[in-house]
This record gives sequence, structure tokens and C-alpha cells, in this order.
Amino acid sequence: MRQKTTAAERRAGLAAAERACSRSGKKLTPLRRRVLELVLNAGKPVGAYNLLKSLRADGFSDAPPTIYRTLEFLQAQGLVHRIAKSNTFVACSRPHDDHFGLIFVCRQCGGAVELEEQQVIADIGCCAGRLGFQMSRQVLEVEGTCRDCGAAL
Amino acid sequence: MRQKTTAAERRAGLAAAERACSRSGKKLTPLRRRVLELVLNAGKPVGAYNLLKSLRADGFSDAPPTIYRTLEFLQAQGLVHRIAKSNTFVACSRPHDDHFGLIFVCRQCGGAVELEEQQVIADIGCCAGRLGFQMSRQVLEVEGTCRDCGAAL
DNA sequence: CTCGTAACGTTATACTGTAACATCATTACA
DNA sequence: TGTAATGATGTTACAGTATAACGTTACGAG
Repeated sequence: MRQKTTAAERRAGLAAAERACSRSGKKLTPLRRRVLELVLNAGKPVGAYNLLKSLRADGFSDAPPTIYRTLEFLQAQGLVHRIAKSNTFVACSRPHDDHFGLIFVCRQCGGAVELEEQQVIADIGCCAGRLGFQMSRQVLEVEGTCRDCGAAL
Repeated sequence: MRQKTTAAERRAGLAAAERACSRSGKKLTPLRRRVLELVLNAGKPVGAYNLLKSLRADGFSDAPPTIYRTLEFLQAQGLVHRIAKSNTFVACSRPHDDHFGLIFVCRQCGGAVELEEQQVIADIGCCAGRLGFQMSRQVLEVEGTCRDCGAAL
């Protein structure tokens, strides 16, 4: 599974952050910008305490609330997703629009690929409707083995 | 969202456990049986440490490995699902067959409803196929607000 | 200028989960 | 029947994840 982020993708992610913040009237502070950069640079899901270590090197506070608050902000802007099954965070692949994504996470390499599948979303929305259930914006996590790791077995 | 389990459902869950164990050659010990009962009785997702408290009252060890090992066993038998987004465990609604389920979890009341939607599963399988991704059996978690909680707002 | 608010820092702690090893029970088999 | 192998459970200790509560700083609005 691809684990690199191109320079273009990183720029696009930061540009999306600028737009998201100006749209919502929030500020993309140096801390928030830096955390987003770290997540973008990782190119795959990364843990909160790993990010925290990097922040220390940059002179920011390395206490847990620092990173959790910042990630919460980035999530609220739709720039970062939390992957509950592995307690990690990953940059959103389509930060330009509110979406309901589908993310495939490899158990072996930890890599992740995010898709937006209209058909799946529509079907799930239909189920939710029958249940009278209101979905919130989120990503669905699908665990398994990616092509590269499967081939390596 | 419905949060009760009927006596019939509890009996069915335990009967399924007997079958699953005899099929796999594993033993449904008193501890395992009791934990499954507790999860069935809860009728909604329940945390590991809550279960642990109940075990203490029954004279079992209340150290964390007790409950995590037992839940792992029950998951392997397909009797219990883990809900990563809330770090909880819930009885499987269809313990009779290996399946790939879709579970709707209410943020307000913590209740959950599990569906098996062939169309959704097929669509996701199709995406996975295009990615060369091998899915493992699991449940997809959809977060939101259930009918009752939504009506109460 | 100062007030209000948002952002960030700091301390402490709660919650969730696992590693490693000991003990006990059961089964199979010499 | 002894005993070895295995599976199940108990026990201790700790690692990893996350949040509460409160203090401090920065900064724009009035």
C-alpha cells in the first residue's frame, strides 16, 4: 500500500486547511498547521503520541492535551480522520468537501486508502433511513490486508 | 433504540455459543458462558471494565486479562463484536453464520442495531477487489443518532 | 485600554489494553 | 495409573490512549 505523500499532496492539504479555516472563521495557527503537516508527511495513519514526540522537537508542548485538542480541531474541519480500530489519525484524502468516506486499513503495514463510494454511501443511508437513524459525517473503516502485504506473504 | 434483550434472545445466544464451540472443538467454560450472558443481558454495547466488575461479583478474577481474553475468544467464535469507536463489546445478532455486518451505534444512548446488508457488503467487496485488498470478517460501525434519541431532542 | 474569547500550557489522572509468567485442570497416551 | 502436553485461568506489573480541570497568553472588538 502506498505510504508516501507527494509534495503536491502536502501543499494541497495545507491549502485546503487554509480554505476550511477561512470558511469557518477559525485560525490555522502554527501548532495546527504543524500538526497537519506532520499527519500529511506521515502518509499513513499515525498515533497521537508519535505526533507528540515530533511536536516536542519543534518546541511545542508535548503534553497529551496539546495533540488531542489539535487533532480534534483538524477533524472538525474535515482535514483529518480518526481511525478507531487502530487509534490513529490520517489526513483526509478529499478535504475539499464534507463527505462520508470508506477507508481501507492494512493490518500488516498500517497503510490506508480512502475512497468515496457513492453507491455504498447511498445504500447505508437507505438502511439508516429504515431505522430512523441519523448518520453523522464519518469514515467507515474496513480492515484487511493490502495488495503489497498480501503479495509478500 | 431498543436496549432490551428478550429471554428468547439470550437463550438463542447461548445455544449458538454451544454450537459454535462444539463445531470448533473449543470449550464453553463457566467463565466464557458467564461473560456471554453478561453481554447478552446488557442488550447494548458494554465496556470491558464494566463486565469485569460483574465478574468479580461472580467470584471470577477481576484482573483485566480475564475479560480481554474471554472477549477475544467470544469474538473468534463470532458471538461478540467489538465496537472500536466506543471501545465496547456487543453480542452478535446473527451468531449462526460468519458474516460481515453493519452496525449502527447511537452516540446518545449507546444502543446499537446490527444489520446484514448484502448489497453494501457486495459493493464494499467490489471496492476492495479493485484495490487488491483482502477484507477480513468484521463489522462496519456507523455512528449517529437513533430514532428515539433523535425524537427526544 | 480592557474585556471577552480563543488558543495553548500544565498537572494530574482516568480509562483501555497487553506482556509475561504462575497455577490449575483436562486429556491423551505410555 | 503416572505423566506429559495442552488449554484455561489467575496474578502482577505495566504500556498505551485519552480527558478533566485549571492557569496563562494572545488578540481582536468595542
